[in-house]
Amino acid sequence: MAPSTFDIDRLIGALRERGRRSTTLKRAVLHTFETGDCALTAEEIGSRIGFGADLSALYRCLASLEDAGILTHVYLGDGGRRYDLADEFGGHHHHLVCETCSKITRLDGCVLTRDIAAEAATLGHTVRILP
Amino acid sequence: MAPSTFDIDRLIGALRERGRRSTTLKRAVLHTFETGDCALTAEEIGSRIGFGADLSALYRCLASLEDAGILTHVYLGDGGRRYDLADEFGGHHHHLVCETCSKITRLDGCVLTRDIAAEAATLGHTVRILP
DNA sequence: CTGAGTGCAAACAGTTTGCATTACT
DNA sequence: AGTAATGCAAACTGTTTGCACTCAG
Repeated sequence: MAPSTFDIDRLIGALRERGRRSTTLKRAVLHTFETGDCALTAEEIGSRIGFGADLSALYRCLASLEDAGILTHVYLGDGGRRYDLADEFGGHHHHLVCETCSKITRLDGCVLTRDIAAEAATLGHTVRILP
Repeated sequence: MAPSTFDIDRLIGALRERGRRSTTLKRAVLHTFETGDCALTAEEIGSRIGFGADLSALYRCLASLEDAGILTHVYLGDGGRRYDLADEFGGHHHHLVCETCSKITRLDGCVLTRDIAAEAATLGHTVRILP
């Protein structure tokens, strides 16, 4: 499970604080991460939700949650966008993808030797996440 | 420029050794990396090539070069697949993507604290590259 | 000469957009 | 009540596939 224990109320609180509405779809999406699973595609989230959530609505919902800083997304080499709880809520982590079976394993903590953000700054650029 | 100096003949040699044919399109694609630029999309490669290379042929060409171990690809957070010379030919490196201007900067050498391959092995998985 | 490679057209998958409707606050 | 969010249909983008033709070995 995630380092910071999953707390749906905290997520919904954050949602409201950030001027978003708490809807059935959003709550369902957030519940999807309750298991501690990470890096889910829109399609995976949709099918876990169960009730036939429309994908376009789901994408907009995910975008809204991302925009509010509750979710982030990563690309893990299969070209598909995958969603995760933002560090603040799910803990900072990276992903290991098996080359043969594609299984995604969560690597808690940081995995970088260099302070990339600092390195970027000297170049006049900014970085937020490097998953 | 890349750590291992760009050498088109070496690339073409490797191509032949690996049972692939040296065609106009393949040579043009390889020349694209001569400048030391990295992480190019198919579209970028196509437009640098100049003569109106058909994208589907280009994708097949890139796949063949990848298959032969001459190129690899990475996904850098915009969802698009980007091609690079394989480590053997272009040197091991990672990429820094500016959050605001999207500029890609090459980070030579490795950037990982942990021996992810070993870590993966203990889990029964394999990793080849983590760009 | 033979098959790998190419070009073209059409299919596909994932994501986005426009618009009318619903439902949080 | 007013507006963010949803559902549906249609558009778009990047990538893949089928098939006939070409060219490297």
